[in-house]
Amino acid sequence: MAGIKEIAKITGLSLATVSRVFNDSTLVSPKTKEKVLKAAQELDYQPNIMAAALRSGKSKIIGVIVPEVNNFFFSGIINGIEKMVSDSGYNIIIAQSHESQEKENEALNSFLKLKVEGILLSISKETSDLSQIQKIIKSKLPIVFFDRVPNLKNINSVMLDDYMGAFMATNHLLDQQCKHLIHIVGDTKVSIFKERQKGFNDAIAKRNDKNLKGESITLSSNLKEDIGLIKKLLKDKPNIDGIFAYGDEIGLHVLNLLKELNIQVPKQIKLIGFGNADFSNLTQPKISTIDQECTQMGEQAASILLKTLKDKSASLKTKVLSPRLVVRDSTQ
Amino acid sequence: MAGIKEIAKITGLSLATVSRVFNDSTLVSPKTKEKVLKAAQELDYQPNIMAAALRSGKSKIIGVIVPEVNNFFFSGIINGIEKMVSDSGYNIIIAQSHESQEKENEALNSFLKLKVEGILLSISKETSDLSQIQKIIKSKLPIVFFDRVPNLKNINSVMLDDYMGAFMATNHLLDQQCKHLIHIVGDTKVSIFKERQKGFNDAIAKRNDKNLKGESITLSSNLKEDIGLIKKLLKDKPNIDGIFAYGDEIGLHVLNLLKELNIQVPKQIKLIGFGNADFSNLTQPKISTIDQECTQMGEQAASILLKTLKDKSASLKTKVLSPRLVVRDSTQ
DNA sequence: CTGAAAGCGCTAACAA
DNA sequence: TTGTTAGCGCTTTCAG
Repeated sequence: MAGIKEIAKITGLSLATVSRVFNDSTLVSPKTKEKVLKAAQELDYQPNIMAAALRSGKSKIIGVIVPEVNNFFFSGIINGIEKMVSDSGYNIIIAQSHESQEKENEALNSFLKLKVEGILLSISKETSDLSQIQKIIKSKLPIVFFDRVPNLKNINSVMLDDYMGAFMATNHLLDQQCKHLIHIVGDTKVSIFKERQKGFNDAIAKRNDKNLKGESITLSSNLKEDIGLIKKLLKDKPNIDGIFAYGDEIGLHVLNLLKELNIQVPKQIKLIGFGNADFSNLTQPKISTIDQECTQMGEQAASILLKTLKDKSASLKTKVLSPRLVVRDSTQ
Repeated sequence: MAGIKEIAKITGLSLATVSRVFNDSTLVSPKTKEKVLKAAQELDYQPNIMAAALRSGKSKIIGVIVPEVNNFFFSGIINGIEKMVSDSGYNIIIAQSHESQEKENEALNSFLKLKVEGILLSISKETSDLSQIQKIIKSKLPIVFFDRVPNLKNINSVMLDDYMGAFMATNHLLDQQCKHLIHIVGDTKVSIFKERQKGFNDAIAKRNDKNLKGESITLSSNLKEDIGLIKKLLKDKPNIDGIFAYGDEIGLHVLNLLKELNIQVPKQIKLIGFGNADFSNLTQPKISTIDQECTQMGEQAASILLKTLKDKSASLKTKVLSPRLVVRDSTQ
């Protein structure tokens, strides 16, 4: 592997000058620059990030942790991050927590060992002990949280307005003349699901209509049991005419259940999900949903991080993105 | 950030001894080891991989490139890789090519700059110029290809037996009494799709039955047009009673199309996909498919790489995994 | 605009 | 079993 040294030798320049060429330093004459670049080309020179990182304290690496990579939402975010970071000279490395606190901490640790310059993190469902995260914050290593944001003051974060999303979804059902709504609630230990719960309740309350009924059903963590619970609920309460599912996947399961029960969607029951997953557009009927603007979220998070990286004293930023109602066949 | 130096100072030991403790060298007395470990704990010491990498020439990083991370198959592979690598001391970094030769090369380049010790690569659909890859092979940097393997001799690779998968899928349709089969063909520039094509043809040929008909339809790259093409085909040839789609996603589109045309699945037409995507189990009817053993593939690829990393002179390995027929509602 | 030289944090001979 | 020391490839003062 050719290094800066060989280039120096060939061109008859010093290490310093050669180094400067690759660091866009303006303190180099065009002629020398050209000479160096040419030599670099010939030798197929690849700068050694490790060495540069060691010396300069800047690894040019950004670490990203998501719960799961095989997820429409998170991979959309990753794409947004990639897009934003691509021309900045930074490399990104991706790790998955698989919704486990332990794996999340492991990933954070290996980021620290790799001396990443900044971290983008969406915390796992399981994460309750924030000590590791607080340590990182204290160490001044720039970190931006997205979507799943820990309950801490003074952090950089990008979130979806989940309250608003649930509010919009519920409102949409009400606009479609639904009178008896069910909200299938996600794990309320996670703040975003709590927000959606509030949005659902408030949307109904705001109508101030005694004829409207809104109920919530909390699931176990076992899918089969959950489907059983929902099935029972639907049988017990035949007046249900609108369902707001906390996610598209559970929405799809509900859709299948409704078909099994010979309940017509949207005629008898209208169904709306959350997330705008890719498959929600492939079902029959296509499922109405709330789009989470994932690419934008990734871009924003990365953008805040890059700004902080440029100017460490940049103020902390919290960005709240607005969701978007996507009306499809299942509600009209 | 505390370093090895501070630990040496506190414990009164030399740098070398402290270093040895973290490298599992047995040349350290238990007492000193304990002392060092304790000090490390107190100082919250994180070894600096960069420095170690620079000195030892071993970055402890493995680079993984997949076409797309938001894909059931590839994320399954990533999980397999993570599993296999987790206790080896290596870190993995993931990059996406988004099916672009250019991005693939960019990723490869940043891997080289990061001095990864090994590469796991599934080449993009677009990749035709193999010079970059050949350069890497020549440089002796260990690389293992998986699933999408370039047409080169003397490489490490893990593949699915795509021929066999297609053969099994087609055979299954024939076993279900289908007489007029259609194969919706993937981009035959990619070798795996060519293999599936062969498997389809051979399965029919082997029956040696004049009453059997097998046709292939090659798609454009535009989904809407493609659906139109398939629609036309179905109308032109009402005797079609079995469809083998090269992937589950296109299979789902076909399923929706068939519903639109009021053709019953599996009664009138039996449909089988390829890939065992998560959603193929969520449709109605559930789609029969071929499982690609993605986790296993990731494990195998990582395992070959780790072996090569341990023993650079290890012989080149090619592993072919057997696919698995998954029979669901759409074919019975 | 260019060069000399120190040193980032760690590992690996070699010596003791 | 431990210590001494050189140096991985690069950046960055400081001095020309």
